[in-house]
Amino acid sequence: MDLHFTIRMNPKLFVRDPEQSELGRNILRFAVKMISDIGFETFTFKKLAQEIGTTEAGIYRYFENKHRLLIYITDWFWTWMEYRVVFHTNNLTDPKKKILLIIQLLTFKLDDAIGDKSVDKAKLFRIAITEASKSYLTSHVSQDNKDQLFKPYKDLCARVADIFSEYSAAYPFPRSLASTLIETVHYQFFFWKNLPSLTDFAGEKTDQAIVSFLENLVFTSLDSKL
Amino acid sequence: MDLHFTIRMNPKLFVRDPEQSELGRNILRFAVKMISDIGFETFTFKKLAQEIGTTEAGIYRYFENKHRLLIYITDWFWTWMEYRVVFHTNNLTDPKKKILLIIQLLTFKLDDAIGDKSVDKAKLFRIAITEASKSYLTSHVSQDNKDQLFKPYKDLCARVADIFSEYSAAYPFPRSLASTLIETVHYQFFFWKNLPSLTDFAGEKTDQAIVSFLENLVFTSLDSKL
DNA sequence: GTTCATATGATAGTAATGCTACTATTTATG
DNA sequence: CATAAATAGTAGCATTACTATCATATGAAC
Repeated sequence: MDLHFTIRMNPKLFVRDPEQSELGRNILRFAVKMISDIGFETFTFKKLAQEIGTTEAGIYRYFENKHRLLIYITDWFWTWMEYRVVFHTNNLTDPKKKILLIIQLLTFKLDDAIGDKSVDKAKLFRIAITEASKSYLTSHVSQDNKDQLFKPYKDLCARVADIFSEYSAAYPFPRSLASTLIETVHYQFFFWKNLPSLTDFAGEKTDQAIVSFLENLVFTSLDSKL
Repeated sequence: MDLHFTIRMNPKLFVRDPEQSELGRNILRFAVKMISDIGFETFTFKKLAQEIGTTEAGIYRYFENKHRLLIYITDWFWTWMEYRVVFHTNNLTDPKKKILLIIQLLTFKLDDAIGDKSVDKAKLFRIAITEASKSYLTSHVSQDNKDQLFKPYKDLCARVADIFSEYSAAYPFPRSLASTLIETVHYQFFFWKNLPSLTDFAGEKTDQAIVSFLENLVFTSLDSKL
C-alpha cells in the first residue's frame, strides 16, 4: 500500500505552494537538512540556494522569508504528529493506554512509515527540539496567530488535552499540562544533549528515563485529587 | 540601609565591564528596555546606540555581539533569582514551605527590593519569558557552555533540585523537574499572554491559577511513590 | 604642568544578510 | 508558429554585523 499522505498547509505560509514543483520540494527537503545541521540563525536563503543549485530569488518565490519557512516546517511536523496520535490511539479505548502511547509518539520512540520518505524524520525531530519555539517566540506572534499559523500546534495540544480530560475529567489544567508535556519533551532532550546537568538522564537507558520522567509528571498530576 | 548588591559577572561575557562606566550602565539599562519592548530579533546595536546617544562602535567596545549581551542580561536575571531564592528560603526549615516560596519567586509574585533600581524588573521578567531560551538554543551552545556562560541558570536549577531532594529524597528526577518548573513558568506565561488556548488560565485570577498549576505539577511528582 | 594611559566620539569601511526589481528564458496554448 | 503566462537568473539596494582609524577629553602619575 502506497498511502500518499499529503498535508494541506495554510496558504498564508507560502508565496507559491512548494509541494507543487520539483524546486519547491527541494527547498523543503534541503531546508530541513540545513536548518537541522547548521541551526536556524546560521541558515540563510543564499546558502540554501547554493546547496540546491538555484538562486536566492528562487527561494523567495516560494517563501516570504526564512521565518515563514520555519513555521511551514514546524507546522508540517505538528500536523504529522497529530496524525500519528490519531492513527495510533484510534483503536484504543483505555485513556491511560492512549496517554502512554502519546508519550511514546512525542518522544519519537515509535518509528512508523506514516508520511513521505523525502523528509528526514530525525532531522525534523532535531528542528522541533531546537528551533520550533522560535516560530512563536517573536514580537509578531499575535499577528501570526491571527493568520492561524500556529493552528497545527494548538490542534495537537487540544487533542492531547482532550485525552487527558477523558482520563481524568476533574483535572483542571488539561491544556496547560498538554503544552507543558510537549515543550518538556523538547527541553529535556535538548538539555540532555547539550546541558546535561539540567537533567537526571545519564548513561545508556536515557530514552527510557525521559519517558519515565514524563509519564510520572503527567500521571501524578492527572491522578491528583484537587 | 542601602545594600549595594553587585553581581560578579563572567568576564567572558563582555569586552569591557559595563558596570564600570556610565556608558556601560546605560547600555545595560536601555538594552533591557529595548529588547523587552521590540524583541531580540528586531533589536540592533545601531538602534541602541541612537537611543543612548552613542555610536554602534561604542557598544561593540563593551559587548562582542548582541547575543553575548542577551546572555549577560539573562545571566544577571538568573543570578538575581538564585539570590532571591537563597535570601527568602534561608530562614525556613520546612522544605514544603521552601518550594511554595520558590514558586512564588519564579512567578514573580514576591515583589522585593533586592537588586538595584536602575533595571526595570518587569521588563527583565518579560525578557526571561520570551528571550531567555534563545541564549542557549543556538548551534554554539556547547562552546558557550564550556565558557561557563550558563552557570547562573544551572546554579539556580541545582539549588531548586536540592530543595526538591530535601523534600523527597526518593524522587529520581529532581534536576529535570527543576528545569521543567523554570521553563514551564515562562512558557505558561507566554502562552497565556499570546496563545491562550494552550493554557487553562482565563479571566481574572490568572496568576493564582498558574501558581496552582505549578504547585500541583511539582508536588504530585515529588509525592509520588515510584 | 607635562606626560601618558584610557575612555569616548566621529567617521569610514567591509562583508554578509534580507529582500526586490528587472530581464531572460522556457513552456503552454490558440 | 506566435504569443502570453510562468518560471528562472541577474543585479542591485538597504540594513545588519562588525572592524579600523583617528581625534579629543579626562584624569591620574610624576
